[in-house]
Amino acid sequence: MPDANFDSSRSVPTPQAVPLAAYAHDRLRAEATEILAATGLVTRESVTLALPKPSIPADLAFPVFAAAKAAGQNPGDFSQRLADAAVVPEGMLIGAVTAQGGFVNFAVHPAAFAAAVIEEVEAGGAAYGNDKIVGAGQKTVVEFSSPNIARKMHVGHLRSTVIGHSLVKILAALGYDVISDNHLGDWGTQFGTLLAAIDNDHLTPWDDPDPVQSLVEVYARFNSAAKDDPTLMDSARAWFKRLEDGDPWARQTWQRLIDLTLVEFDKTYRRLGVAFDTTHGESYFEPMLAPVVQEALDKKVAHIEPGGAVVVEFGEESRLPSCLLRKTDGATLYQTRDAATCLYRWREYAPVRNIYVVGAEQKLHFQQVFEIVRRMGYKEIADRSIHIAFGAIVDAGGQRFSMRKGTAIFLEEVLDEAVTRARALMQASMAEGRTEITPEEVDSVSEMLGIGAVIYADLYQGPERGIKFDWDKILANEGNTGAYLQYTHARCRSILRKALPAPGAETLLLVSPEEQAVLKQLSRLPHAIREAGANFAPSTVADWTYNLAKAFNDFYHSCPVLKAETSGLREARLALVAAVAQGLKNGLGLLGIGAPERM
RNA sequence: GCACCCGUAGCUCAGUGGAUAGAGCGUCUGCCUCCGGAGCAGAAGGCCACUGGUUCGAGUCCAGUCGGGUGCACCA
Repeated sequence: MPDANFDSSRSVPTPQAVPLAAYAHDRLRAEATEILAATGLVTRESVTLALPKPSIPADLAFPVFAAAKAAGQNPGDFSQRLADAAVVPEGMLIGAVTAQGGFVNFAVHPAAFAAAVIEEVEAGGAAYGNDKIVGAGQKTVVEFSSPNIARKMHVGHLRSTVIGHSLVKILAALGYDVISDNHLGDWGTQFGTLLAAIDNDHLTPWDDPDPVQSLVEVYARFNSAAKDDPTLMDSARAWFKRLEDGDPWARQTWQRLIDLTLVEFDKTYRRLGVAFDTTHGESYFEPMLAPVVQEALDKKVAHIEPGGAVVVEFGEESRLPSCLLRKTDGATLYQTRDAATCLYRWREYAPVRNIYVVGAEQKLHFQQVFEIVRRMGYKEIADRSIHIAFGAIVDAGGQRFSMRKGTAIFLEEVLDEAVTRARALMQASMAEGRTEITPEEVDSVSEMLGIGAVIYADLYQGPERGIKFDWDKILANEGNTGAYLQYTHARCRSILRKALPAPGAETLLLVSPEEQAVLKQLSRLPHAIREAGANFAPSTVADWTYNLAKAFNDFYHSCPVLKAETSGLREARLALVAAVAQGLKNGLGLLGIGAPERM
């Protein structure tokens, strides 16, 4: 079943036991396993550890149910026997072992843990949380954003762009050699439409003040006219065929459309901090299309129908509807181009993962493409190809935004509005003297905040659900929002401007519940990044970052830093603040969001 | 009709077989003589759509039902 293959490829094997980049979090797990195994009551292999819920006063837990059953004892007794038999040697990060119900609970040694976590955040710096062992330099392709030439990016492109961008960063943090590719929609019948309109009406959109806007309007006009006059679509198809056949005017005009659109896209990408390693639009694969169709025919994956169309039938058992690789008029389709793209990447990179960040409405399309590639004999790349499908952005009434109907909200509009709101808020803070922001910074910081709000509003939740577009929600600045995280970072930096932590602080003094809560959250960044990479889920990192900010703000309100009770504690807390600032910056960075010094 | 996604607090969402299901928004109550109030603390709010099954244990896995969405060859 293609579905089974598709889904199984979604989880990347995670490294066994403790990777070489062993963080305090990893050492805790290793220690717990050793302590349990040393009792002689359970084997190392039978130990699986879980993170207890926050309400449980423990840092790591071993649910004994399965082991107790194997030993023929009831879980409560067995966990007690394990806890009684457990010996915690000196110098461990684990401080105590207790039994509670069917669980053996491990608590950290607060002082040792504090010193270890602060030390590794300081040592890691911007790379804290990374684990290059996981990816070990293996190639991974991430295709994302992929807007269409002669269109404006709208809110739909936002999702692909920010999810893809974050995935690239997360996978790179895990040591993968990532190739980010912008698969531009620069080919297809839509260009026939534009060429037909430009030719018919002798248009010169490149001379207009907003050329892309003109093209969008031309396209919309043509489509509505085509409803009354079906011959218009025929002329569009004919023009696309001419483009494919290399007609000089068609080619030249097409290239102009690409160039003037890319100027606009680049502005948006710069604002979002997004860059690509390759921008292989669909046209790039054009020379590979005929050979792919031929290969599919040779391998009996596809056949020619009487009219001349090339068809792939998947058969009853696969339950996939059949699709075309070549139209009756000889032109190719989306499936043809994506099959060629997939094979190109296999030959060029042989990646361990070939990831497509594309809307959920194209799920069937990718299943078909991957299955075609598999049947052509390229099982490896088919198995390694993954469609990260995200839900559509819809309006308040649940309707999808449509370029053709003119209801689309353009991405630039959203970013501008977000930046405007951020600036207004900051100016209010300035008027009330609640910020240390300087007038010179207002522009750059309001840009960082506005863009951050938009990115975070998308990434804080998983991709599968759709998003109801709501200005107030996307641009919110209280609670679980980008602004909250950025504010917390600015707050840390504000303290650090007043006093820098001296080296050699006695970080083992950080044993209060609030301090320990911050340290525990800090220690879990490596875990969060690995999980995000294994599940292709930036929201895991977003969630970690939010919880770090929350833990820090709680600490901030309970524990004075600059006016701590003793100078030793003051130094230790300064070190903690510096570590939190680093952690927030790293987490935000993985999401593609900037961390401001002041706001 | 077939396939896929979603269904958890009034709303928006976390929760990858483990303990008393968690956040944010909104509502109500407190906290600026103190490192930035875009903050903190507290309260109220749940038949995790429904019915069965697997399991020591199910919001989580399986089957079915009901709701919402998406897709199903000459667009992309």
